[in-house]
Amino acid sequence: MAKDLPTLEDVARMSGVSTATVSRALNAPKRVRPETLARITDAVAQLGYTPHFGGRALASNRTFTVGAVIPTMENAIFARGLQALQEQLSAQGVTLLVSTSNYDPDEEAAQVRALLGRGVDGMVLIGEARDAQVYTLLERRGVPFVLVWTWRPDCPWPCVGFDNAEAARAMAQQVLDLGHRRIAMIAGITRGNDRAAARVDGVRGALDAHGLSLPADRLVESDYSLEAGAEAARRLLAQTPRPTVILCGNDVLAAGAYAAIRDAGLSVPADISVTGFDDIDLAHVLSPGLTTVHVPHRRMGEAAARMLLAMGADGAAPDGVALQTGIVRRGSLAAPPPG
Amino acid sequence: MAKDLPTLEDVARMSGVSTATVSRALNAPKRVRPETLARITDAVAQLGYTPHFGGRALASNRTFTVGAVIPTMENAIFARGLQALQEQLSAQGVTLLVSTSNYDPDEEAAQVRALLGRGVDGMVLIGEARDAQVYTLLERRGVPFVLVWTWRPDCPWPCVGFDNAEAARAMAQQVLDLGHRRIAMIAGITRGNDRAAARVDGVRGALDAHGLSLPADRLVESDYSLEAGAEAARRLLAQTPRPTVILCGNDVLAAGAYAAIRDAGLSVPADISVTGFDDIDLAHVLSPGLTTVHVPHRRMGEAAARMLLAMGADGAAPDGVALQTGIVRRGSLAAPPPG
DNA sequence: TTGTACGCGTTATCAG
DNA sequence: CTGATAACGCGTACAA
Repeated sequence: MAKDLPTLEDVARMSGVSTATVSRALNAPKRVRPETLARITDAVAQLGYTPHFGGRALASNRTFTVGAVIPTMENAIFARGLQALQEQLSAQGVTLLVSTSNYDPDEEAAQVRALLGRGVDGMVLIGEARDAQVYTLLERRGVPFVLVWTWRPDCPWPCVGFDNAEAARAMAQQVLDLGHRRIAMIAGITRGNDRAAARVDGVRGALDAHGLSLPADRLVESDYSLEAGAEAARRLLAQTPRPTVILCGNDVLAAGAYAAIRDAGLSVPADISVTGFDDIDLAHVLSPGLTTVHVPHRRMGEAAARMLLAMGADGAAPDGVALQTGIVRRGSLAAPPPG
Repeated sequence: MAKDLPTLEDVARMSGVSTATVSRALNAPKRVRPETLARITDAVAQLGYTPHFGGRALASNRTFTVGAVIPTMENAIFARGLQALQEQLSAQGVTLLVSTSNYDPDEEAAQVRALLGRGVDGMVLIGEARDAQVYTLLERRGVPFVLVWTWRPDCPWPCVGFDNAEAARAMAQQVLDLGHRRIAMIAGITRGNDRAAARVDGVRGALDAHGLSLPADRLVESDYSLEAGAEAARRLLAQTPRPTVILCGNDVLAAGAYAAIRDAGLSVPADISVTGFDDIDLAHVLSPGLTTVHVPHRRMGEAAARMLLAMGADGAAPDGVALQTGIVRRGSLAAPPPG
C-alpha cells in the first residue's frame, strides 16, 4: 500500500549535506547557517518530506503525543475542554490522542494501556476513581498524567478541576433558599464515578445542614443519556406528593427531565423546577433556560495542557489547580408552587 | 521522564530465547512451540512488556492507526459517527486518531499532513471540498482514505454518505407542500464546505421547480454555532414581511434560531416554522421538537471503517456507499400562519 | 522450530 | 556550523 516516502537521507542528498544537518535544520533551525537552511527547506518542500514518526519516536524516545481517555464523545460534555486541550497542545507540536471508555472502569484501564503502548508522553484522565493498578502502571512507566474534572485539597495526584461536592452543595443551597423542601435528584451512576458521587454528597450535605434528608425514593441514579434521564424523571413525577424540584447530575439528564415533564403535561418551572450541572450549550437552548452549575471547560483543558507540558519538562509533580464554578440562573428554577 | 521500559531483548533474555522468537510468539503464536510460547508469555507478563510502538512502526511500516479530521468537536454533529467508527476500528485492533480543522481548509490540510507524518494506515475526511493538493498528497503516499458525510453518483473518491442536496430539496419540498411561500434559509458558510453548499443548492432547486427563488436577503450564511445562528435569525426576523419558515443548514443553527425567535416574543411554529438538518440529540430536546433531516450517523461511521479496512487489505478502490436520509417531522414545522 | 543479522528513519554524541 | 556514526526496538529474510 503505502508508497516509499522521502527520508531524511533523500533530503540530505538533494541539498548536499549530511542527514545530521537536515535533522538539525528541522529541529533547531538556528543552529544551522541560513543559506544551508534555505537549501534544505527547499529540498524538503520539493520532495514533500515529512519526518517519519516511528523513526523519531525510536531515536528520541518521545512521541510528542499525549493521550486522553474520556467517558464518551456522544454528548458535548467533554468536547469543549478537549478542544482547548488540543489547541494548547498542538501549539507546542504535540498531538492529542483521544479514546473513550463508555464510563466503564475496565474499559478505561484497557484504553490507558493501549495509549501507553503507543508511547504517549503524557496522559489526561477524567476524575479520580479508578483501579489502583492503573495508577501503579502509570507511575511505573513514569508517564506524567493529570486528572481533570475534579479537585479536592488532598488529592494525591495532580489534578485540574473543581470541587464537585461543593458546587452541588451550593446549588442545593440555592434551591433551599427559594423555599423548596420536596427535593429530588437524578444523579449519574455513582459507582466508579467520583464526580457523580461527589455531586450527590454535596446535595446531601446541604439538605442535612437544614435538617432535611434525601430519601432513597427521591434519588434516582441514571445513565447520562436523554432517554435515561427522562425515564428517571418519570419515576419521580409519579410520586405523591410530587417533588417541587429535580436536581440533575448533569445537563443531559436535565434535558431528559424536561422531556418527561412536558410529556406529563406539566411545565417548568411553574409546576416543577429543574437544575443541571456542567453548563453545556444545551443548557441555554432548553426552554426555559436551564439553571445549572457553570464549569470552566476551556480553562480546565488549557490548565491541563500547561501542567502536562511542564511535567514533561521539569519532571516535577505540580500542585493541583482549583478552578471556580458558579451557578447560572436561568428560567428553570423558581420558588416552589404554593401547597 | 519516561522510565526505561522492558524491550523484546529483555523478554528474550528472561525466557532464554532469541528476540526473533519472542517477536514471533507475539505476532504469530502458532509458529512457536507451545512450551517456549508459555515461557515467553510468562516473561512478558512478569516484565509488563508492551511492544514499543515506534520500533514496530519502523520495522513493519504499519501503525495500526487511522486518522480522522473533523471540523469540530464542540458540538455533537460528528460525535456519534466517530464513536461508531472508533468502535469498529478498535474491534480490529486499530486505533483512531482524531483531529480538528475548525472548518478551515488550510488547517485541515495541515492536520492531514500531521496525520500522514504519524504514518496512519488510513484516513477519514469529511466531505469532498478541499485543495487538490491534499488529494494528490494522499494518493502519492498511497494511503487509503474515505470521504464521509457526502455522496454523489460520480464522486471520484470512495465516499460513504448521502446526497446533501437531495435531502435538503426534499425538506424544502415538504415546506412548500405545507403552503409556505416566504421561505428563508440560514446556511453554514458555503466556502470550502460542500455539504453546506449542497444544502443550499437543494433548497434552491425545490424553490425553482415551483417558480420561486431564494433572494439574497432571504439567505444568510452563518458559522455553525448557536450564537451565530441566533444572530442570523434576528436579521431574517427583522424583515417585512417576515418569512413564514426558516430552513436551517443544521440543527445547531436551528437551535440558535429558536432562541432568537423566543427573544423576539414569537413562537414556533405558530408565528414561524423552523427546520434543521442532521438530527442530533438537540433536535428532540428543543421545544417544540425540531423537524429535521435524519442522517444515519452510526451507519456512516461503521461503513467508513469497513471500507477503510477493506482498502487496507485488498488495496482495491471500493465503490461508494449511498445511505438514505429521511425527514423527521416534529412540532417545529406547521402550515404558515394566515396572511 | 529457532537463531543470526540486518535494516527501518531518526536523533544525539562527538570530532572536526 | 557540519559530518560520521552509533544507538533506538522491532520484524523478517535467511540460515541452521
